[in-house]
Amino acid sequence: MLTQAIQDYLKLIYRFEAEGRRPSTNDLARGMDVAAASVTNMLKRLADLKLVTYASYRGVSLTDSGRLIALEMLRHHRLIETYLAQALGYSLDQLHDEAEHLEHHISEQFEERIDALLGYPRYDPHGDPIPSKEGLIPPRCNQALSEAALDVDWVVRRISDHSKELLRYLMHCHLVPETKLRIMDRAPFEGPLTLRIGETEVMVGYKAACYVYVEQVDRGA
Amino acid sequence: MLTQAIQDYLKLIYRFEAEGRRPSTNDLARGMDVAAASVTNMLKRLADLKLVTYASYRGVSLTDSGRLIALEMLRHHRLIETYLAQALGYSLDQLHDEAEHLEHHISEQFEERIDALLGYPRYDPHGDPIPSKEGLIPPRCNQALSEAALDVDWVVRRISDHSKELLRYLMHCHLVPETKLRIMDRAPFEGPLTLRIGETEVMVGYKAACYVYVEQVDRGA
DNA sequence: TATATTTTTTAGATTAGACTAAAAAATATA
DNA sequence: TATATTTTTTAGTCTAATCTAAAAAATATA
Repeated sequence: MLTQAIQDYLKLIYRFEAEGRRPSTNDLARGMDVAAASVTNMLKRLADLKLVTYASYRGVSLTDSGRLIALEMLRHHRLIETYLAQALGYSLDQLHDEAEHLEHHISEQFEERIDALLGYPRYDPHGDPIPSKEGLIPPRCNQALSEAALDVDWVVRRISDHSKELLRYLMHCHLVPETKLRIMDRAPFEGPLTLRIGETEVMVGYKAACYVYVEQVDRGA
Repeated sequence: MLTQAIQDYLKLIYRFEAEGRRPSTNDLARGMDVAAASVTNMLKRLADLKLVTYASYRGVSLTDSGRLIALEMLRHHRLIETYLAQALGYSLDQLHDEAEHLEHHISEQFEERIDALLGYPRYDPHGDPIPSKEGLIPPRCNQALSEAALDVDWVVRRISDHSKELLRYLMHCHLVPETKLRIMDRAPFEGPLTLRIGETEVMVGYKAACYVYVEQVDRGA
């Protein structure tokens, strides 16, 4: 079994690669909250284990087996979040911390049981796709609410779990996955948006709206 | 937070103390599957942390705060086992390994949620008492099936989770908590016992029966 | 009681993962 | 292009937890 530290480094590198960035040593040091020298140290070890390819001063990238481990952790994380929300009634802002610990410590069996119990969910409570056992991540909706068009019916599909404060604010505004809304007005200079959710009007700050991703509601259906 | 190693040492010392034994360095080395020197080393550290009282060559015992931590782990372990059995359908022989890992990694919140969901259970699936938050362990049934009287109605209250093999054998014989039975015959020289469980007769080896604890069924009720 | 055996501890090494300070390489600026 | 700045790596230290081999203490045996 790999250590938790190794799994965490792989996850972090994966996140950078997933958004098309090749992480620098400093990026990883900031992300792991350790000194840059510690990262260099670890990257050598990961390279010895054939989990990354790494050459001094040249940056790092995951090997296939490294990526597989990162994806397994991501799958655990999102499956556990879904379970905590559905089966144990956790709220959106309580999910991350618990899942971050548990993801390293569940067995294959546990994973399978909760997956089955939840009915093999494809998305976690934030709307992020849960990687399948085969490791593929299906595409996801990427239209920020902050930039979405007025006078159209939208449904929230995904929110970022950037921070607990953000999540609490979004919960307060009812901006959680599956909420249907219309944008009534958008103040100039990145000002607040006025939304209609059901019968009520809601104001949301521009910045927060950047972390909410919406999809157009099918007219026909 | 204490390390997992520390928690495991405390648990092991607790188990010895619970059966009235004062563990020797060698006892702990065998139990932890490490060298005796490693135990000496760790005992010094535990003593520094005021989790045990320890003097060279004099053996070890838990302090109140050490015992509290051991009890918290035991509570986690048994609560998790109960949860895995009730909510996720684990069988008796699958409980221990998963709980042994998870017990170190759940939050206070997780503990409370599963406790509530299970209806604040007092016994785990083996029939062992789940320590309450206050740390008290209620008494438990201690009459071994191997020594129990014939021609009386018994109910299994507790089985030891000595090993997976034992548990599988007991499951096969239907000797699990809440099973009602009568002892029909006991072969001499620690030979097998013949039981009547409901309509059917079951034979069980003497040794296995030593790990099954029974209580007399109330005549009136 | 004296000696032999067993148990426990000490001493010193190892590994994973962190640290700081200094050196080296890469990049940016004049 | 030469110099300054930033980034990365090297070198050496630290802690937790383990190990082995040897020494010391406790216990058992003659």
